Amino acid sequence: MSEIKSDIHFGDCLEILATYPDNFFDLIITSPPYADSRANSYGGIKPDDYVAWFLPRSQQMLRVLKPTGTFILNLKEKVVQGERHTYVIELILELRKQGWLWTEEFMWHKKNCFPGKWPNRFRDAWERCLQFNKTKKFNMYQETVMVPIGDWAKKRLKNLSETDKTRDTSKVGSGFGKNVSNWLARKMAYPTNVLHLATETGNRQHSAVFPKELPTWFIKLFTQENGWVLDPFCGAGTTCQAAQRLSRHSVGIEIKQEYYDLSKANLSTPVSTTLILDSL
Amino acid sequence: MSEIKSDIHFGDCLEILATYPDNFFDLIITSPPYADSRANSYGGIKPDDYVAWFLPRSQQMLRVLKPTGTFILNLKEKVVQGERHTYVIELILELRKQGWLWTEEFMWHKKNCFPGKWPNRFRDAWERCLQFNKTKKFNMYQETVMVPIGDWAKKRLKNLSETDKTRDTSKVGSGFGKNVSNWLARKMAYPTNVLHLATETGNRQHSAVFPKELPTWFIKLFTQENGWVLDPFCGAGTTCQAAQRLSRHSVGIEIKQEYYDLSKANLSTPVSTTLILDSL
DNA sequence: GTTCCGCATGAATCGATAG
DNA sequence: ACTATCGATTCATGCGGAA
Repeated sequence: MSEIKSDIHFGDCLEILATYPDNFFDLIITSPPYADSRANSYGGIKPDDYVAWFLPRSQQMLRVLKPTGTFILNLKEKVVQGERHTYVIELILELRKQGWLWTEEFMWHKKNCFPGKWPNRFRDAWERCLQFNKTKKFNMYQETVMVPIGDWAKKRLKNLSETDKTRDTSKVGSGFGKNVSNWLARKMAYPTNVLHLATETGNRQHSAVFPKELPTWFIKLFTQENGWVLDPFCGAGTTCQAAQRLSRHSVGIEIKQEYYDLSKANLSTPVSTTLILDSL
Repeated sequence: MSEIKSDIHFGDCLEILATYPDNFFDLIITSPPYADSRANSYGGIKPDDYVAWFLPRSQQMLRVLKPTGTFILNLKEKVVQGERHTYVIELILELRKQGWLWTEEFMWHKKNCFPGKWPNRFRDAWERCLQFNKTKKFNMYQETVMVPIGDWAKKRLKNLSETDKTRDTSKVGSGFGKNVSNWLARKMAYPTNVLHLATETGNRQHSAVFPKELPTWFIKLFTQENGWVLDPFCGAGTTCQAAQRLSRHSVGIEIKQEYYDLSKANLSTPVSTTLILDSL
């Protein structure tokens, strides 16, 4: 087994990425600093400035991503003066102009979203996971993220209805036998574009972590072992940890000293034996 | 109890709405024809033409909505040449220019989404329910849509609902009902902006009914009894049925003869006694 | 009257084939 | 070349009939 590399860089991804060659990464997955009026956290990008701040960085990402690679952008617009701000949807339009294909929008349903009550809105329990690609021929390994089929199948698969037969065999039974055996053997189903994951509440050192399952799911879906994963805003290093556990090389970039230190520390943690399970 | 009005109009909402006064409706909720779908029945608006087609109609909606009212737009972009088309997010930007406030985006998680398998994407299991307002001071009655805490409680509530229906007709078990409401009050929480609902598959007469629970939820949340609800693309009349059951006046508009007839027929169905429960 | 079970169908998408 | 049609693929739900 070859050694898995996990590099964390300290600095702005705009400059760090310039040192990487074209067409290098298989997957870029990141949860960038959300637009925020607070000046402390990440330089505090204002909502109105967000798109202009992001575009030069996504330009570098476009360059270093392989033609078969995928870019997953986890993002959610903030409420500004009672409205959802439009910087996220404006960013989608601008990224397309930059050359990205907006392939899909996955939905992360946060099962345990932040508590609270407001007179004019409910708790926000979902975030966007925008999928962008360089070409239409990107790699996708769907079998790696299949989920157990619902209980309904036990009853359903006992007998095949006439509809199933006619639907499956528009050409008179020739392909029918094969389909039947496939159905009967099936215990797993392909997932949808909605992910049900709880946020991780334990980590108080970094406020914007996504749960490890999120990068894990996308890494399995869009890369193979020994592939290269990039998180240009890696925060506490969750993406790199997930990549390491799945035997993917990874590069993380973080501009804040304390998160950079945290990422380095987290990656030095010995790889647990759950590796075998995760790579199922 | 005053009489509830439920009017269905036959024609294009662009023209029908012109006959209504300013600031008339408390809620506009609709699922307009999606781009290119139902091409046979609606003329199939091309994705690239969708925004231009929609804007004059939303202009009328803006006029007839009360300042305290809400507009809920159920919509989802389709895939065009391997990409999610941008007409929905472009529509959001244009609606804001028209004067609408983009207050919130609710997520409808479709528990039973359309099956299928493709090499480059998974099944689409969610749709947008975009909330727009004329002013920041809109009416919202959050207590009407509180939900039981946890899945175990949801099942209990469903069972209790059946019990309550029986009690209402047979006039027995009043003490039990009292205990039930007390128990419920302690177990209820405010919902999030994610709705988990299955589509209705049984209706053969209209291809695109949203589940009755969807308009019901928003009608309870944004109107009170005797308020006025509008669905400018009412299809099979689901919204008007829901409004009627909740004792709200409603106006539905439908351009297709067979759906118009269907709406009229559906509304003539006697109101069930579950009204008391729904207005809980 | 319950519970169980069979079954049709739904805002879909891709790739190949035909005009 | 570019558009239009068609077949193949697939899963969860509610309804109605049966046990």
